[in-house]
Amino acid sequence: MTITVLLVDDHPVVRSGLRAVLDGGTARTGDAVHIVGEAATGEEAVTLTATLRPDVVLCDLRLGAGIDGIQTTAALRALDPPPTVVILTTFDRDAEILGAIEAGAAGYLLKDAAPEAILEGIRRAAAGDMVLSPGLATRVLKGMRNPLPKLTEREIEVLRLLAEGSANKQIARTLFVTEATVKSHLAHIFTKLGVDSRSRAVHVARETGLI
Amino acid sequence: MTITVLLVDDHPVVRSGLRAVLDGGTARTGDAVHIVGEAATGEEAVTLTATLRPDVVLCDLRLGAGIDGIQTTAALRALDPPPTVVILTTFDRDAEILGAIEAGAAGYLLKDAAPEAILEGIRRAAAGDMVLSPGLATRVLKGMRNPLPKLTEREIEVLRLLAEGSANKQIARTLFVTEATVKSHLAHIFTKLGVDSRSRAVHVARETGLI
DNA sequence: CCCGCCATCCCCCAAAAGGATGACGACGGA
DNA sequence: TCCGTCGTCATCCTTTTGGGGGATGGCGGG
Repeated sequence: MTITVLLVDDHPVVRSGLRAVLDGGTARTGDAVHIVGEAATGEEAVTLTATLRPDVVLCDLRLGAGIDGIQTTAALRALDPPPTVVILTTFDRDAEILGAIEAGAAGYLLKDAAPEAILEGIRRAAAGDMVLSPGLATRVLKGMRNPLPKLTEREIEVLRLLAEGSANKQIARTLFVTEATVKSHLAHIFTKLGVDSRSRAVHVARETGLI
Repeated sequence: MTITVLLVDDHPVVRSGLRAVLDGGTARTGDAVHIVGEAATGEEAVTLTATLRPDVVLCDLRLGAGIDGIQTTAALRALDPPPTVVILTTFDRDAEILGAIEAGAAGYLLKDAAPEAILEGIRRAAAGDMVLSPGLATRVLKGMRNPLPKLTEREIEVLRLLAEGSANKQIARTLFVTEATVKSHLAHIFTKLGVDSRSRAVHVARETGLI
């Protein structure tokens, strides 16, 4: 059996590297991996997947301009039949990992993994397994226990302005509401995040990848 | 003429990619590039450079654990004879670019560049030119006009705690000083950064890569 | 139709943060 | 030695934030 793979990464260098690492990788053990195409953007990934029908799409999360890896994953999983999507990225922020999994990714690998680990991850994902880089698994489980608080859209909007260092008055002007409303949103944000100051709120929001 | 290159990147995949892109790259025009070694950490880069004596060291900025790309650059330039150092990274934060240049890097390329651009950058750097990814040049010039304000060590320390969302009282306790001292540091930080609130200070500090 | 969530707004009050200004010792370079 | 910078601390005063309430209208699900 040979597994067909589509590479999605906005960096030509990384695509070459994956090609070198995977395509030659007809290891003694396990199925052979054959790269059938490359995409530099999420949009390109979707159209190529529709025509090439790869078994696995290996997708970066950060894709420069255009839709990101999570949106791409969702779009790919909406195809019929949906390919197996494996995320391969440098970052390991909780919100992104959870987001990718919710969007239907079957795996989440880190780029600093050894080539064999990536190869093995693709094989396992193609076989129907759920595959996570070591260390991420426990994080995901913890994330399940302490689910990220759900902020409303408005609250996220306020949070973003907060992260830019805007004062309440400034936020109010930007959103065309009164300062009282902003303070109300902030109070909700604080309780949801379990903090008691704007700075700390921004900090945990950054940490969890909420913004 | 053939240019010898040492690759420094903590990601095996990226090293493979660069090897594929550069080593085969005996283009019709210009010198051939020959990769003589690879290093996964800054420390390894320094020892390998001492023995392999490459013409050019192509170095990532983020190197996982251990010393970062800027420190590595400085260490490399302290060797005799110093190699030409070219930074190749995904990030383009002002402080890092300026820092790399100050540390003695001859070039700063972005990973999303086309393979030929990277190849050409290495050739130009080896020839003694200063090479910057398009777009970065203007940024650097702007950075020269608006130099990053110099914060003292203590101020940076306060800034870090600020970024974690600590209150003045908390910062004071952490640094074993009074709150008055903290406020004094903050006032200095604010004027140097040209802001008027802790949140905004954190924001510009993050933007400029000050922290 | 009622209930819960959301966004909006209001008041009061205590705490924190910020601005202005000044001072003092240590240290290092001119 | 004198001057500048740094780190330390202080006081006074104003503004901003955060916490405690509560109130309104809209909108969607049971």
